[in-house]
Amino acid sequence: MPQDRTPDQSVTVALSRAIHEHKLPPGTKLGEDDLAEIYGVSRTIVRAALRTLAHEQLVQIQRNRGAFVAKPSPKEALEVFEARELLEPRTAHSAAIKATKADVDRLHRHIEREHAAMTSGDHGAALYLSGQLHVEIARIAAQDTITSFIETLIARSSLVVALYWRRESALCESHAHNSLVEAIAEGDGDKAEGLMKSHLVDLHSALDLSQSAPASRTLKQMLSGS
Amino acid sequence: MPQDRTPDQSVTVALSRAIHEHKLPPGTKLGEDDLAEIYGVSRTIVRAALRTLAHEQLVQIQRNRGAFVAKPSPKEALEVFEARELLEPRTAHSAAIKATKADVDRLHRHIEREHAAMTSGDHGAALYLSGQLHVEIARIAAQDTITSFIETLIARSSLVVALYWRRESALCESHAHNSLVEAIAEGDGDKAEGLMKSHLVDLHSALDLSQSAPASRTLKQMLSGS
DNA sequence: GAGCACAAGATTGTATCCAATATCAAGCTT
DNA sequence: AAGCTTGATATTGGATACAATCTTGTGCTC
Repeated sequence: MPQDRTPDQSVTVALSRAIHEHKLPPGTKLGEDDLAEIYGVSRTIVRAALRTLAHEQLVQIQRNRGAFVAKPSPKEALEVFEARELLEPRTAHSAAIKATKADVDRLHRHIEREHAAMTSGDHGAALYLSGQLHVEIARIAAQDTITSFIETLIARSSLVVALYWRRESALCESHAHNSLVEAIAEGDGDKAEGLMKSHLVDLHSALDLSQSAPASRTLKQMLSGS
Repeated sequence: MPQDRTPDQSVTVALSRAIHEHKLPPGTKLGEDDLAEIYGVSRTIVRAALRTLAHEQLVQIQRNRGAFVAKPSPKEALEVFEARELLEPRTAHSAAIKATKADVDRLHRHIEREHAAMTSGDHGAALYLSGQLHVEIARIAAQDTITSFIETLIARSSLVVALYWRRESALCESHAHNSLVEAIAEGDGDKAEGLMKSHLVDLHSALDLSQSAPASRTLKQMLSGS
């Protein structure tokens, strides 16, 4: 477990990351004893982590039955993207106005890491980084309240994509991310806002929300394999 | 404790309400043993409730030191209202389009209860109901994801008001709420949106975010007195 | 073979215990 | 009187034990 995080935070981060990378598909049962063994902690810690993830809506806890990776309905999927379309364009606008050279450099490096993961075949990491770029942009806007909402929405988006994504290509096209970062680098708020809006509408259009969803595998395999 | 809620949910709701009604001012220490005794549950339940409230940002947990009613900084206060100004107008617009007669009746009755509380001198209840009207409007819009964000923002707003409110009058003027509900009753989305925007700008303007904040009293007094 | 009932085992919910950390009070020094 | 140190006490963090609930497997009946 990494530095100065409490035990439950470490488990939370690990599980969140695994969900984000589609190592734990929607519907996966998250048994307390299993996780306690896998992470080498007591059930107390696991329960705290699961509760946190439930509050973030990545996990659904059913009383007396256990915790499962959340499985957003088509309605929920739609809502998540609607909420993103309401929050992210203005946030990108604000980020463009506020970005420093260091911020832009960081975004460029982030995109490089995303591409590297994609070309090396690490789809899980690419997926995670793809979503995190949106979070990084929100952080530049320096509005923590809205950023925390965006973080939640990005995380839930990874579940939505796992269930409803209809395209063969990667989640976010590199072209879209590049253009966005360019607009931010130019300090062009309106352009960044417009590009973010188009990007989200594009993502939204790649979802097939006219269906439902599949089953699961054992916990240990999913948390170790890559 | 009321019906079919788990023990920790009951404690969560009770504390949330108390915070909302300013019975527990920002900065109040929420000791686990104290709360366990007051609510007649074990520390396990209290800890779960406090964690939930921490996730909702009504409570701040400091490791090894305890839980305290959150005390938003001026920056956080500003952020909360900015986020509301981004989310609530469009939500009011949507609510106006979607509202049924039953919805409108419910809003009218809500306003009546708010007035009744105010005239009977039950300021805490009036305060709570004032904020909840915004939540009710969001519920009519039937977008659960955004509604949950608004719920969080309304709850945090009560903390902000406790710390930074500059006006002598009630939180939300009855005139503003009446107009809003009328626009919703008329199904006029643009009007509802405009009124909500003005209302929020008005609320925002009544905050003095150029200062900081006071101290506290014992837990039992605050949770029983009215 | 299908369906039902029951018991055993697994898992979750909660309480209690123990360890770790912080706070407070008392005593001492300057 | 103010400041520092030390020890006692209070409180929080985490583990473990026990109770409650659910799931699964076995045996019986039709």
